[in-house]
Order: sequence, then structure tokens, then C-alpha cells
Amino acid sequence: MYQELSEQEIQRREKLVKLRGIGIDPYPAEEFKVDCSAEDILKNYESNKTLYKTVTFAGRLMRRRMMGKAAFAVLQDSSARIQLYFNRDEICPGEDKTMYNDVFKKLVDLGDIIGVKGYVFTTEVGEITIHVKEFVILTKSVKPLPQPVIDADGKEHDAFSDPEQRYRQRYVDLNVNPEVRETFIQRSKVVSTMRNFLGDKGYLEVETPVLQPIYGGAAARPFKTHHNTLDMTLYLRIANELYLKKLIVGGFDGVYEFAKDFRNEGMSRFHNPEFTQMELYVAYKDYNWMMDMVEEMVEKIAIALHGETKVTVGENIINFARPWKRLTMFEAIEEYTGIDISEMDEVQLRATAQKLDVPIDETMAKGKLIDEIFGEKCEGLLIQPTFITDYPVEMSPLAKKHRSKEGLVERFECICNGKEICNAYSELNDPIDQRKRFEDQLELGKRGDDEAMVLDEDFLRAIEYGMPPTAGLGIGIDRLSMIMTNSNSIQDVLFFPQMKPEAKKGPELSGNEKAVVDILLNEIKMDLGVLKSKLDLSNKAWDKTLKGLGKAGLTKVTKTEEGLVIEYLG
RNA sequence: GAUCUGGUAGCUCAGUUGGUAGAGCAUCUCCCUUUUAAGGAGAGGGUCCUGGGUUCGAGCCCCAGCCAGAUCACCA
Repeated sequence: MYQELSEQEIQRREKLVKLRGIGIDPYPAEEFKVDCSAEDILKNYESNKTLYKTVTFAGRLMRRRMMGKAAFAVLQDSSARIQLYFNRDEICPGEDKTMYNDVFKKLVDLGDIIGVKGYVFTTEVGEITIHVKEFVILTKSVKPLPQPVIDADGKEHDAFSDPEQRYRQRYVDLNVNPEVRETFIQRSKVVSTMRNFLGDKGYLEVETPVLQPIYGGAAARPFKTHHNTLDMTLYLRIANELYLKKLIVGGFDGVYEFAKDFRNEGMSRFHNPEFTQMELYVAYKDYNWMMDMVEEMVEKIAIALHGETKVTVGENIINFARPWKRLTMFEAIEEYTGIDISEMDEVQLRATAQKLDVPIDETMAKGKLIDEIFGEKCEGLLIQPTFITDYPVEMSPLAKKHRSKEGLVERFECICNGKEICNAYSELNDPIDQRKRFEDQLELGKRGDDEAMVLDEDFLRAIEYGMPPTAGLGIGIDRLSMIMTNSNSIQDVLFFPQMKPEAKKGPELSGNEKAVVDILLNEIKMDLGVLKSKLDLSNKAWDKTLKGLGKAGLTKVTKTEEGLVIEYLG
């Protein structure tokens, strides 16, 4: 493939040749046995100096300051950055100073991965440093890494900050922006804390299909794909709820899955087409029990990450200490609008929505109206973790009818920092009621709601055999991670957020250039004047087209006795 | 999908009414030959996102498009 190299990239490739010329393999195969990490040294050296009399360490070269026969450098491994001290006469004790003067000073670049052996000491200015006795190139980097520099005043220069480049080249972002690495380590800790918590309770971690013949368990548009051998349409799951409930029918008491789900909908700083949910189903429990469980689990996560229950998120300090506030949806609306809508009918609700400037339309029924009022007037204002309970039945076709309140279901969401982070029900296990709810959804679908749920006969068959009373939970790992890491965008907690493909670089032919090539493909060689007469181009466009093709190395114009002849080389 | 903002050197960014393309860091060369928090001097490095247009002349103005971010719409 044709590739334009920058000056610096060419120089680095030349260094590869020079290294090989003096017998150094810039990509050695053998294992390099590292025996410590930067974090380990920085943490423990002061208290146990004898341990670090000989260390073997490897990492990426991030900074280098030359001072004649001595030099300082900064090496970064997966844990931290540590300073290195190089002295010419120790690297090269004999007459031959090649390793220092040529290899270290000229052929090693920032971004290269090197291994060092030496001992740890503290410099006169008090920095813990590895005094290097020998070093080896482990990987030559042929592409320059951005070099953010923090000056004496703590001001950052040349930050690698363009979001597009950071997301597309996350490997660069992770190398040069240490806080990015920290965010992802914390995200991993969110997941592992949860996994340990659930595992300790004896629940079974399971895996269920990502490719589903019928998508269910949520209201969303799916991604559609096709299986060739079976010649059938399959969908990428929008949720795994129905499969997990089938496992409860199968006799497991508690099952959970960290699930990548896929929804073919808009993208925003809270939405990525693929995202992660943890769904949990526990038999013989109800949604009250589940609220206690969520509180306990999320509090544990906050403590695991921050050592306390308080987490700073943007302008707010969010405290996950138990117990969290619990409000019914009606109570929340009354609290934030002063209006009690619990006894209202559809007409009254519609009038209330209009009075509150909540945008509504004719198709909205009672449940949807309540949901809209809540979404507009309450959700964004709930900063501290709050359970909102008892939702309208129309919005929740998989939730059990409320034990005492007509028209509501036993459902809760936890709202935190103005956004939903989880959703849970006492699961509907009455197969007759469940079938009716699906049928109601089919009606909505017929009326044009393209997100209405599809009727899943196999799921109905399963609960006809009997599903014990069950509490179910879905918790958004991405959104929880955003809060726990103080990230403003879902893209900051996904290694590789979805992006449009990059524009192709290199010699893309223009329309005119393609037209010329099309003609030349049949002729190979032809008279320039003839070619020009075949194309209806202005002089300026003609000139530009020929220059472009020549530059791309596709055509060559030669002067012959008959005149100018153009030749196709591609 | 809509609106706004942006896209110039490896990175971060300037660029005047439209008149030879700029800085810092990075790179290269040289100096310094030193336990340092950007040492000094010099040099090289450009598809100004793409394609059209206006113009004697476009990084700049106009049109169309691409990519990104923010806000909104959609969306558990």
C-alpha cells in the first residue's frame, strides 16, 4: 500500500537499518525477565533499600535529557513512570563508547521500548531513580508519540487532547495520558467488585446467546444480521432478560451475566451502540430485597474505588452511603412539581403535562404521560442516588403488578447524577398475565411503535411451567463507571467507542483522474492531444488532473517524434 | 436527523482587508560532557480535511461533501 512517511518516520526507519548494521536486533525475540515494576520501586524503595540493589525493568521511553556523558530519562511501564540515570562510562566501561554515544544518544527515540538492568538510588534532588548499568532495545518505535510536557509551573503543554484522535488511537491516549489508564483500571475494578460480591452470595455467572432469533427483554430497535447455513434472520441482543429468566425456570436460584447489549439507536455522550449491562435474577426475592442488594453492592464499589462512599462527579459530591432515598414515582413528581397526580385520569394528566410545559403528543396514554412528566421534571434533578419505585403498568410489560396499588407495577430505577443507572422488577411470573401484556405490546406495535416488544412463545412456554417469584435487575456498567470515574462521556469509559471510519488517506483519485485512467486502461499509450479531446475539461482542470496522476505515479508523459504521448503505468 | 463550533508541521496552536505558511515542544546537526524538573545555537519538516467556484492571486470568501465535539431530537 502506498504510504506517505513524515520526515521523522523516515529517520526512524533509517535508525532500524543502522541498528541492524551494528548487530542489534530492534525487535528481539527472546524473553526479557522483568523483576519489578515502577510502582513497586517508587512505593517500597525508601523502606527497603536492600531489595533494589539489582533490578531488571522494562518500559516505554517517555522523556530524555542529555547532559554530555550523563543523561536522565523517564521510562513508563504499566504501573507508573520512573526516572533512569545513564552514565556513559558505566554503560560503556571499555574504550568502545558505541552503546552510549550512538545507540542510546542517537538510535534510541522517545517511544521506544527498552529494558534496563541497574540499581535504585535517590538523586541529589530526591528523586527515586534507576541507575542503569546496561540497557537493551526491546522494540523500536517507528512512529513518533505525541509528547505532552508539564513545565515547572505545572502547566501542561502539547496535551494529546483532540477527542477524535484520542478515541481512534486509544493506544496512544493510554500511553501519553496516564489518567486515561487510571479510568479503565477503575472500570475494571467496578466489574470485579460486582463479580466478587455476587459470587460470594453464591449466584452463578452464566452466558446466554448474543445472537437471538427473537429480540426481547427491552424496548429498543435491534441490529439485524443473517445466518447463512440456517438461512435465517438473527438479531444482536438488546437485553438478555428472557434467557436469564428461563434459567430461573430451570432451577437456578440466582444467575447473573455481564452482557454486551446492542441497540440500533442514536448516539450521545450517554449512548453507544454497544454497551454493557449486568443483569441479575434471584428466585424467591422481590424488588424491595433488590433495592437493599443494589445499595449494598454500589456502596461497596464506591469504597473499593475511592476508599469512601463519597464520589466527586463534576460539580457534585455523590454519597453512596446506605440507605438511599426511596420515593414512589408519584411522590417524586409531587416533590418536584407540587402536584399530586396519583388520582388523575388521562385527561387530567394531559392538562397537567401542558401546564408544566412537558412536551406531549396525542398518542401518549396514561402511563407514558406520567413517565414524560417524571422524565422532564424530576429525573435530571436527582443527583444523590435515589430509588424511584412503582411505575405505570403500561411501560413495564415484564414487571409484576403491584401487590396493593392498582395500575402500577413493582419496579424501581435508581437515578443518580440525573441519569438512570439501574432498573429492576419483581418479575412477572403469571403466564396468563404475561401473554396479555405481550399482546398489548403487539397492539402498540401495530399502532406504529417500532420499539414495542415482540411476543416470545418460548419464553411464555417457560414461565407456563412455573417461574418462582423472582427479583430481577439490570445495571448499566458504562453509566455506573462514568459516575465512579467522574467521566463526562460514555466514550471515556469505553476503550474503543464507536466511530465512523476514518477517511482514507493516500492518493484517492478525483473524478477527472478516474476518467483519464478509464480511457488509458484500454489504450495503455495514447497521444496527449487525442486524450484531451476525449475529455471535456477546462484548461485548469486538465492541468490539475494530469499533474495529479503524474504525482501519484500512474501516468508518464514522454515527448516523441509524433508529439506528446501519455503512458499508463498503474 | 437538526443546529452550532472546529479540522493548518509528529503534538498543541497562531495566522491581520484575500498578497511568499508561522510559533513552542518533538526531530536532525552542532555546542555543553554536567545528578537533571523545557541547557544553548542552527537546520529540516506542510495535500492548510476533500472537491468545486469566485479572483490576477484563496489557509482566509462562496457552494457541496467528509470527520469530530457540544447542544437538541431520538433513546430505559
